[in-house]
This record gives sequence, C-alpha cells and structure tokens, in this order.
Amino acid sequence: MKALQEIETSPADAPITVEPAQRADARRNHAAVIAAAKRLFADQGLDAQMPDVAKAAKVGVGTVYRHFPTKEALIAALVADRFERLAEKAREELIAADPWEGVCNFLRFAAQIQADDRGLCDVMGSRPDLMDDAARAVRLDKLADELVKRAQRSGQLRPDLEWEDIPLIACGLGSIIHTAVGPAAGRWPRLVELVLDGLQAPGSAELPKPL
Amino acid sequence: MKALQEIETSPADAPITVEPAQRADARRNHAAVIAAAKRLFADQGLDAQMPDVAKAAKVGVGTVYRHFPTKEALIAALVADRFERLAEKAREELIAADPWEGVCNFLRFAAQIQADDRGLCDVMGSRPDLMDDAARAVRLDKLADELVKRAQRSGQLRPDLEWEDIPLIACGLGSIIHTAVGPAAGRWPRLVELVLDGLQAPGSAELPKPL
DNA sequence: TACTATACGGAATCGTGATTCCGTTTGCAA
DNA sequence: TTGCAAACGGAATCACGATTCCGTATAGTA
Repeated sequence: MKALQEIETSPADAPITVEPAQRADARRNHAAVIAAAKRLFADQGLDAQMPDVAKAAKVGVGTVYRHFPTKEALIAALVADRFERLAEKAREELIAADPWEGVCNFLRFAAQIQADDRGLCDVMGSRPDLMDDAARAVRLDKLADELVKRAQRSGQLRPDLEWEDIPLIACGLGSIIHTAVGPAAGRWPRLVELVLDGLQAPGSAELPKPL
Repeated sequence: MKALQEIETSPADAPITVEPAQRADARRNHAAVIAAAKRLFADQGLDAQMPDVAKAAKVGVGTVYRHFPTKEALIAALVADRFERLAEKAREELIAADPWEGVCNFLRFAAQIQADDRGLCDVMGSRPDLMDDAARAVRLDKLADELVKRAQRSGQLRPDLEWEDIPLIACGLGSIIHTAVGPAAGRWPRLVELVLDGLQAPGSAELPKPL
C-alpha cells in the first residue's frame, strides 16, 4: 500500500511510477537479511533479536532497517513465504486421489512446517493478526473450505466440521510442538493422528455450535 | 539442593527455627497482592505488569516485592493454586462412575480453567518449566496415569494412549483458547470434543511411537 | 576519472518494564 | 506510651532490545 508518487504536471502518465533500479549491493543484502532472519527465527522463535539478524547477515543494523522498517515487517515477510508454501500444499491435496487423505496430509504438513520453524509456531500461537493477514493474502480460507467440503462429499470427513476449525487445529498443534519439553518432546505426531481420528466421519457426537 | 545450615554452637536444638510471626498488615497485604495478581494475570496474561499488580492491590511496588522476590515467583504461586484445583478434579473423576467420562470431564475441566485464566494459558503454552514444577508438586502425572489406565481397563479409551499425552492435549487446547480471534473465537469447545472423539477406543490406526 | 544518489555500519538513543533503595510509617511487645 | 523491628511506598535505577542518526563508503553514470 505504498503511496504512488503524484505527478502534478502530467496527469495522463502519472500512475506509471518507475522505481529506480536497486543497487546491486542492496539487492544482495536484502537477500542476505532474509536468509539470516529465516534461519534465526526458525531456530529461536519470534524473540530472536534484530542485532543478531544483522550480525548473521554480516550487515549493520541500519541496513536491516533500510530493507524492513520494523521487526514486525521482517517477520511478516517471512510468514508470507511460509503461507505460500501452505497454500501450495493445499492446492496440491485438493487434486489428490483420496479427499480424506488430502485433509490428513494437509494437516500433517501444517504441523511439520511448524516443527521446522519455531518462529512460525510463535506466530500461529500468539500473533493471530499476522497470521490472518498472511492467510488472507493466499486465500487459505477458501482452500481450507474446499478441502473440507470435498472430504465431506466423499463421506470420510465428519459432516459437522467447518473450515474455520482447520486453522484452530493447526495453531493448537503448532503451539505444542515447540513448547513440549522433557517426556513430552517429540510426541506431537501422536497428537496429529489423534486429532485426525477425531475428524473421521461420522463422529460420535455432534460438535458444539460455535460461539 | 539448598545447603544445610551448619550449626556450630548448639547442635541439639538448632534445627527448630521458629519463623517470627508475621505482622497483621503484612498478612493482609500478602492476600491483597495475590488476589490482585490473580485477577490481572487472568485477564491480561503473563505480561500484566508488576506496577499494575501493586496498584490493583493498593500497595506499593516495594511491598509486592517483599512478598514475592520476583515476578516469576508470584506467577509460580498463582500457578500452584490452579494446579491444585486440577489435581483435585482429577481425584474426583478417578472415583466417578464412568471411567471414560472421567477422562472426558477432566480434559473439559482443564480447558475450562484455561478459558477462565489467560495467564494459565500462557504458562501452559510458553513456560513448560513453571508448568512442570507445578504439576510435579501435586503429582498430576500419577493422577493422569491412573485416569488413563482406568479408562483403558474399561475398554473405552484407546489402548495406545499414554498419560504423557494428556498434558500435551491440555496445553494444545489452552494455547488456542485465548489466541483464537475473529471467526475462530469461541470455537475451542469444538476442539475439545473433536479430540475426545479421537481418544475413544479402539482408534483407527496405531499412534506413532513417541520420539 | 569524477560525481552523486544510494546504501552502509554501528554507536547512541529511546521506551518499557522489572527490580532496588531508602526514608517513613506502623504493629505490637514491654 | 515508648521503642524498634518489621513493613511500607514509590521514586530512581537497571537491563534489554528495538529503532534512529549521521558520517562514511560505493555502485553506477556521464
């Protein structure tokens, strides 16, 4: 949503704003920052620090801030990337042979990318705002809805499930994955399968109405 | 592992250390701080601020700190209280008529107290250390184990469930309860029932082994 | 090669919230 | 009622991490 540069003198061609090409080093540093941030946030979660990102990217803090005005913006960029992967997976499972397995695999995938990225878990577990933006950007809601409907038509997914339950499940799983320590660590795949079992048709009792 | 106090002069009676009785105002303030903290943390989660706790208790910050050396200690006290309630509920369900309903009700209860206390959710979702201490203190592990075994003996709970899965489920639910916003808010009871469905015997596929 | 708009680095600044300090007040025992 | 240890209040301090600022360096161009 960047303000277009207004041209007073020649209204006709005003909308065509040409961004002056970025300098090569700027482009290089931009990539380095993203790569470093990806790594750090994946390892340490959302409270990885900006100065550390800079260090990891072999760049000064100022440079990080020239490319991303705030820590939040940097995180948003990272999250957008992950959600694209999620959407891609959803589309893929939408044409899978078995609609039920499609749903299962999508949820397994959602759990797995969170297992691989603590930052993503943190976002799913404590930044619903960022999550919603990212999800909306890739139309994940629509995709989840189709995934659900398809599996319900084939009679394998319980009919009282609604697509809104899907992100809820995904977030719940995510929050556990990195919180669990001690005897609980590494148990998350069990939870995934447990929930999937609960999702199967017909379901033993009607789920409570939302709200 | 605290170092024992060495007694040089009179070995015989030294161990009997009598705490000087607390002054009345101190006792009163202690209670006020706990009450205020309980309210604030329940409403705002773990990042409620110490100065606000003091204000709410109509007390200076210094007083809060005389009673609880750190914010962490204050939180631990609050958490201990909640876990006692949990343990109590577990004991109650352990003698319920229906073992399966015992498990269900325990998990529903765990979800509900978290719904009523955002601070507790935060602890379950991001402070496994505090949680473990509190759980150990009331032997929740033992209780969960008995709850699970009993329902498995009666054939209603899937046999491959282990007690270690219980806290995992409880934490997962908790993290969702207060994170969910927008269309997701208020949906958590559905998740609870979904999971309970997944817990029922026999379970359609063997759960993956932990680790 | 010289010039200048872009970019860079990283020390200094700012904001926030936990924790400390110390002068004052108060419960209560003699 | 007096004396004083136990408590209090809350301003000041500290710690930590995001963000800003500005002097310096450099890619790209004439």
